[in-house]
Amino acid sequence: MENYGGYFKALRESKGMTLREVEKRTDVSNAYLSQLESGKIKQPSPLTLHKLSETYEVGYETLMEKVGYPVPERLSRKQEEDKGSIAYRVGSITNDEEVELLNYLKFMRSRKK
Amino acid sequence: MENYGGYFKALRESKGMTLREVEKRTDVSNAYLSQLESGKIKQPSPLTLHKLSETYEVGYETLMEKVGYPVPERLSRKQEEDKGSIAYRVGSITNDEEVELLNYLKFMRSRKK
DNA sequence: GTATTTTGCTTGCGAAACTTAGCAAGACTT
DNA sequence: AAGTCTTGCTAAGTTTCGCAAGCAAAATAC
Repeated sequence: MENYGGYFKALRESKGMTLREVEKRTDVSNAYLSQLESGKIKQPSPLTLHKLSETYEVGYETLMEKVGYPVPERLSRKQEEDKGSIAYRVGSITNDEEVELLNYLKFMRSRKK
Repeated sequence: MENYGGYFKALRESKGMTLREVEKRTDVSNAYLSQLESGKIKQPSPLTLHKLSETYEVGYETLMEKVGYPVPERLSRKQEEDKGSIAYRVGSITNDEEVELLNYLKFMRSRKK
């Protein structure tokens, strides 16, 4: 949860890149990168982490976890299937509720022409 | 990318909760929740989204994507839809449709006693 | 050996997250 | 009807992100 500054620095140097090279690739300023590597930044935004994960070729989720953000739980097969349900979007619902919502959705769309 | 304020409001109301109830469960101030629901917040932090995903029982990744954060590749909702896992059940849902469904869900629940 | 470029870094600064304190309108008591 | 509690909201303040500008040391060029 702390001192991941050194981690980012090691990552960059392992690629043999300068701060300004990374800046060019990621559009993250060298000033900010320097602060990041010296531990002055608490939590870079997900977007920044995503850019860095690309140029350093590290997993996005790895970086998210490294800086202390919650990471999506590894889902079981059954849970993966659940992601196709309405409940994944609108919160847990009963079977009857889902059926009723699907019917209402159908109604909404037919009404919208 | 915009107007997810109404989405969060619909989510809360579908659960029949007040701002202060959510505050108690999530430790996110009611003031901030109010700003969030009225569209004055651009990108709530992942931690805040995670707390909300728990009390609203919605997928954490769903919220992350909703507010515009990058989402791990294989888990992207849009790709899932392309593979048909959602589409074959309900088709893709627009933001407005989602809010409308939540409002209808709220209505359904208030009606059932 | 000096001039120029490169590299990492620090210092303000604006923007945005998030809080505390408090207000006004509505709902519930008595 | 008056008083109290609830609910959503706003205003002001703190903190952090992330950038532009600039600086000194090191590297490179001349």
